[in-house]
Amino acid sequence: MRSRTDTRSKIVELAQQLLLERGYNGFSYQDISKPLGVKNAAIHYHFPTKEDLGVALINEFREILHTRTTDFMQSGGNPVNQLEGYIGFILDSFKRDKTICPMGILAVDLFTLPEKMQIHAQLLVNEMIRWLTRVLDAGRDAGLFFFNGPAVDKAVAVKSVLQGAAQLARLNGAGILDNAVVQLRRDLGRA
Amino acid sequence: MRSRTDTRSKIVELAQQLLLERGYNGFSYQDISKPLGVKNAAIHYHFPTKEDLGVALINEFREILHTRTTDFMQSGGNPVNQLEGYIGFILDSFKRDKTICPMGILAVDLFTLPEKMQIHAQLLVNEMIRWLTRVLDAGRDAGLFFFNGPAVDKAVAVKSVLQGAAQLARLNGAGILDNAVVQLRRDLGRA
DNA sequence: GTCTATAACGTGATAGAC
DNA sequence: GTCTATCACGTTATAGAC
Repeated sequence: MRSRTDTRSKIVELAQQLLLERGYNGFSYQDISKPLGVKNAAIHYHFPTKEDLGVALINEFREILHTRTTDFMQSGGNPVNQLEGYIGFILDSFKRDKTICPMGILAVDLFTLPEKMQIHAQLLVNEMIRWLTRVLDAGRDAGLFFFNGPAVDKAVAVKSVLQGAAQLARLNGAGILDNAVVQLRRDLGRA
Repeated sequence: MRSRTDTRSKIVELAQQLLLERGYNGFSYQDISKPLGVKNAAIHYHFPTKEDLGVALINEFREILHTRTTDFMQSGGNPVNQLEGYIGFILDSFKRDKTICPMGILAVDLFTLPEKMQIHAQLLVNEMIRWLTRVLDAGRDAGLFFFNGPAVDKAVAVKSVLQGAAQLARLNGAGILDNAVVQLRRDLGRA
C-alpha cells in the first residue's frame, strides 16, 4: 500500500545516497530515474529543477541532524552519550558504504551550487556547530571532558576531525578514521 | 621569452585553481580554454583525456607538498617551524581565495574519478601523513609538542582538523578556521 | 502522477589542415 | 603546437497526452 508520495520519497532517498557518494555534480537525473524504473520527467514533476532537489536533500540532512541530536538528548542527556552517539553514527555510516559527512561535500562543491542550496548548507553547518558546542560545554562543566578555550572552538575542531578523517579514510582505509577517533577521545581527556 | 611548454603550464595552473574551487566534476575544458584564449583541441593536445590532466594536477600537488616540506625541513628543521609553516600555508591559501585542501576534494569526488587519479590521490595522502607523523614525533621527542598515543594518530587528527575546518570556513566564515587552529595548538600543549 | 517526445545546450573527444 | 570542424553523447528542462 503505497502513499501518493511514494516515488517522491524514493527519489529523495536515492538522491541522498548519490550526493553522499559522488558529490552534487557527480550524479544526474538519469542516475535516479533508471534504478527507480521511472522517467526523468517524473522526477521533474516532484522537483522541477535540480536546485529544488538539492535543497530538499539538505533539508533532509537538517532533519536527520535534528532527530538524532534530539535522540541523543533523550537517551540520558549525558554529554558523553551524546558525543559518542554522534561518533557512532559517523563510524557506522562510513563502514556501511564509505559515506562521509554532507557538510564537507557541500563545502567542496559550494561555488558550483545554486544559491538556495548554498544558503541552506550554511544553516546546516550552523545548526551542527551550535549543538556540538552545547554538548561539549555541558560535558566540561560536568567534569566529563577536559579542554581549554571556548567550547565553540573545540566544537569546530571536533567536527573537523571527524569530517576530515572520514574523507582521508576513503583514500587510506577505515583504520585511519578509527585511530583519529581514538585520538579525539584522548584529546578530550577520555583515554 | 616563453618556453615551448608555456601553454601547457598555463593550463595546469588554471586547472589547478578550478579543481580547488569547484571539484573535478565542476569544471570543463571550456573553463580552461576560454580564459587562456586557446581552443579545446589545444588542451587535448597537451592532455589527451581529462584523466591525464587530472593525474598531472595531483602530481603537481605532490610536488608542491614535497617542495614545501623540504623547505620546512631546511628552515631550521625545528618541528614547530615545520608545523607552523604548513598551517600558515593553509591559512594563507584560504584567505587568498577560499582554497581548501585538495585531499578533501579528491576524497569527495573519489568514486567519480578515473582509476589513475584515484591511485595518485592515495599516494598524495600517504605522503602527507608520513611527513606530518615525522614532524610530530620529532617535536614530541624534543619536548615541543605534548600529546598521547602514536604520532601517526595525532598526525591524522591534525591533518583532519585543518582540512575539515577550512571546508566549514567556506560555509561559516574564515574565523572558524582561525579558531580551529588556535584550538589545535592548545591540544598540542602550545597555548 | 507518470508518460512520450523533444528542445537547447554542454560535454569530452577526434581528424586533419596549417 | 594550435587551429577548424565535427562527432556522439549526456545534461537539465519543458509541452502535452494519458
